[in-house]
Amino acid sequence: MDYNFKKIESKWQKKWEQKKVFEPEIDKKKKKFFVTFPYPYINLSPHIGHFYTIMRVEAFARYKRLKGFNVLFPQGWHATGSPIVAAAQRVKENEPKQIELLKKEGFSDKEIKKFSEPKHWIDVFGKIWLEDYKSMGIGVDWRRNFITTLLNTPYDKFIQWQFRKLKEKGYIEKGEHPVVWDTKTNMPVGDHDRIEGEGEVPQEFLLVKHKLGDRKFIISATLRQDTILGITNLYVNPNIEYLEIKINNEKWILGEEAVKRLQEQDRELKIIGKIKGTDLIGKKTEEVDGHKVLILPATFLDSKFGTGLVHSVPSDSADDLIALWDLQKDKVTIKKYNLNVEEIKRIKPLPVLDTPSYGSIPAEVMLKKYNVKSQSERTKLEKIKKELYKLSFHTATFNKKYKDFFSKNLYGKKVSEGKDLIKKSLLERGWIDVYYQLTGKVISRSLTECIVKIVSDQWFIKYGDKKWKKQVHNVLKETKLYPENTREQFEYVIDWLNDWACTREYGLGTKLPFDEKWVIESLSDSTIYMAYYTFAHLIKKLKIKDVNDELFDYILLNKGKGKKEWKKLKEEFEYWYPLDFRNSGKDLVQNHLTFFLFNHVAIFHRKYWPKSIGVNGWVKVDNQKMSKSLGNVIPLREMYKKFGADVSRLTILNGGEKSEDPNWDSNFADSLSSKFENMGKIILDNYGKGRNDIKNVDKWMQSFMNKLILDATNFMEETLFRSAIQKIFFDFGNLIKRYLSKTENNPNKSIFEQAIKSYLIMLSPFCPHICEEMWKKIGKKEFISLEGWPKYDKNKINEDLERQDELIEKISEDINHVVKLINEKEIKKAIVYILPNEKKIYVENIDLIKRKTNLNIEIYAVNDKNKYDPQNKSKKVKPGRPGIYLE
RNA sequence: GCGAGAGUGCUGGAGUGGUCAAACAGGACAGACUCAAAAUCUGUUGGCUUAGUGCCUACGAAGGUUCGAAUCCUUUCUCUCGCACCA
Repeated sequence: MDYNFKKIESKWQKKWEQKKVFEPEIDKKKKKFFVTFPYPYINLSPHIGHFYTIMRVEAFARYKRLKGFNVLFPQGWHATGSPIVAAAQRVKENEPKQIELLKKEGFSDKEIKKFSEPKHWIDVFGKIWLEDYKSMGIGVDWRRNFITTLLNTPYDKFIQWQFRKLKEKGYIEKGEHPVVWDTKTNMPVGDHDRIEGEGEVPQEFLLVKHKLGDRKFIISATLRQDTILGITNLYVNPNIEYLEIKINNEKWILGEEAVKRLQEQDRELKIIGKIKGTDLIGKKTEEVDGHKVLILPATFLDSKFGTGLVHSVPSDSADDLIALWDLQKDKVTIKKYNLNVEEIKRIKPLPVLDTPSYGSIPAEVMLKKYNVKSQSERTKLEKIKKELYKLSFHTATFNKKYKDFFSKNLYGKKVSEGKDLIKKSLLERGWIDVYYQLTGKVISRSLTECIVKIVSDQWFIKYGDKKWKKQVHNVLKETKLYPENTREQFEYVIDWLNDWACTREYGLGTKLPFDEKWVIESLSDSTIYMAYYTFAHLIKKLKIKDVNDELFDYILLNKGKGKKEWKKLKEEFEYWYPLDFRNSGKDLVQNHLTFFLFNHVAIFHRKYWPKSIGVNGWVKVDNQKMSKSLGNVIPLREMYKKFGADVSRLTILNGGEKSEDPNWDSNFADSLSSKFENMGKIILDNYGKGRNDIKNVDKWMQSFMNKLILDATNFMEETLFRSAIQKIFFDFGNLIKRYLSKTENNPNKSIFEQAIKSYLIMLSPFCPHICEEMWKKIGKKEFISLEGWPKYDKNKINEDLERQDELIEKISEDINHVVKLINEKEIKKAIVYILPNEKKIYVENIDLIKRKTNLNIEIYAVNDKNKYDPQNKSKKVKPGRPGIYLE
């Protein structure tokens, strides 16, 4: 047959639309299945990367429909946030890069001007997405399509309702948090907006006070409050001038850089003086537990890092220990600063932690292990620092000193369990304070060095809430994941997530209902909207004044009596929800997909919590990573133009599965249409022909076919679409060909028909258009898309028949092989010797062997008395491996 | 640095203790058909060897467990995603 894909494809797409194949209605007799692909952000056209993820949803939807489910697959568009507004602004300013981008999308100069208006982006790209979906045969219920933001009033109200609910339940609160901040543009600086310093984050440090006098403290910074009881001395740099500041009715002495950072972090303070490092040396401070320690000189201290001075814990810090040793030997320095030699020599590490197999002074063991001789061996010391930090945190336990000192007895407890408590306890006593420091230098796009800023009137969703986390962990246990091995990452993210700043001052979206200067941020307004799909087409018809909290309470929470015209909406929600399958790329695990779980738990009754989540990898194009800079991002439109829908669909799903990165293989795509044509020809040439009796070969076919359907079904259930395609398109295709060949194009009529029908139906989720076409050509009137997935009959699977088939194949191959090896043209006859119990199998299939080898075949059992065996080959015969003699 | 996933032949990938030189697909090569090409069919595709079943070398690298490892353990290298206020 002639495969004119465009004609066939658009024909069937129109028919599906006319007959509303993808517009399901409530049908209580049928089980429902609700699938979604996260609504895409519509600031550009869909490309091959989106396509893969969409296709996983689409193929699953079609499979479930064939399995008899009432399937809902809706699709909306996302416009919340800043990219569209920012891009529109750039168009307004005639920014060349932005203009170029739109040109590449194929817009004329005149059209491009219109893109200075954000709404235009949404209109244009929304339409493009819709058309592209349709051209690829994606079976979406378009009645339920919508966009986000206040451009869509009912949706806007829905999001407001959601946030009021979250607030009522105490999941939203105002607070402060540190951000990386550009002082020039007065904006937070995300990773993408940096010229230097990608990945650097604000890190919380504890400022430890060391009492010098009445309300006067020297301040050191640390990450290791767990060793605070092991301080033996302080170090200051004699060459640095420190500042004395007034803060909270206290006087602090610390480095200039640290003071600057405190000011940036909105701390109220006043600089009241300067103190040279040398002036501090030799003085004593009182520590939290009352013991007094000496201030010693150290020239290695960097004024930029921390507070420019440190406390020393030689038991658990190799740096501190070796510095102490060095100083104890350094008579020159001791003398220079008028220090008491004996007093310094008396300083010994104070054990605080018990570290398994490192003892109570692990720093000493480490120095020996790495053979460190001096402070200048920085690489080794850095390595030790990291190793020891990890070791202490995970394995070390607190010693006796920690028995009564903090609010709970920590003696014997692990550091990882006690660290937070120590922080809390010390904060309460006012002995420490908190501030932030960047983990590295960050330069923004505006070429400014960034600082840490504390944003103070920000609204948060409290994903850090422990109880909430626990609930989400529990839901996750009940949630099916495709593939299962993504579970670890989810578990990790649930624990890792902290309170999420959910509002912005800039961008499109919904206003925060209880603080209207804020707009709800885009990842926060997209967490439960799947529920909105269930009634999206109906809510459009309600009067705007009716769209209020009462309505949403009624539909979604089953509260109140509701109005008569609201009933239908509630029914839709209650029928379709919960969501059965949501699929996205692996990059969304750490935010969207996890937020999605959190918010469902917070708002809905447990019967409406998500059933399953699919996660997939990132598309590669001909084994290259896909990226703008490589120029290998294939827009959906181009793909459609070049390959059509069915070829594209099959190729992309054949590219990969599970969480691996799928590969778009152009060669494969190129070779497909001829494969379609070939298979089409085989089907049409043979369908409806054949005989009625059932031979062994027919049973063989049934056995294989049933096994294949069984395997394919299992793969489909697990969304292992590549494996399914291999089974259905390749293995089943080959099986059909083999069956014809074995029966010399005279198969059993009904078995062959059953095979063809099963083949087409199972293939239809992947390439539905050509399957519809073939379906019609073999005389079917209904849509293949609405057929029933083939059933398998386990009783028909017969291992013996399969084993026999293997034996026959094997012997034919062996004969051919031997013929080739001896390279004799004259051979006419092959004589085969087998074990008596296998003789029947070979004799029954003698014609097949003849055909495969083009030779005369004679078969003898090894115990046949009158067998012809001039070379005594029958002696070598083993089960499953006959002897062969050629003439 | 931290978390997760992954590394198999010319390529994509199957395979998770023995039946593995490794399914299936693609590519390449050879043959059949054809005026010719495409398609289709047949064969070959780690090396050596051979009237088939044999030997060697292989599953990122190095060690280990085991009678036996692509498969289990340890270490190490490489790639992908994420590490937040950004869609």
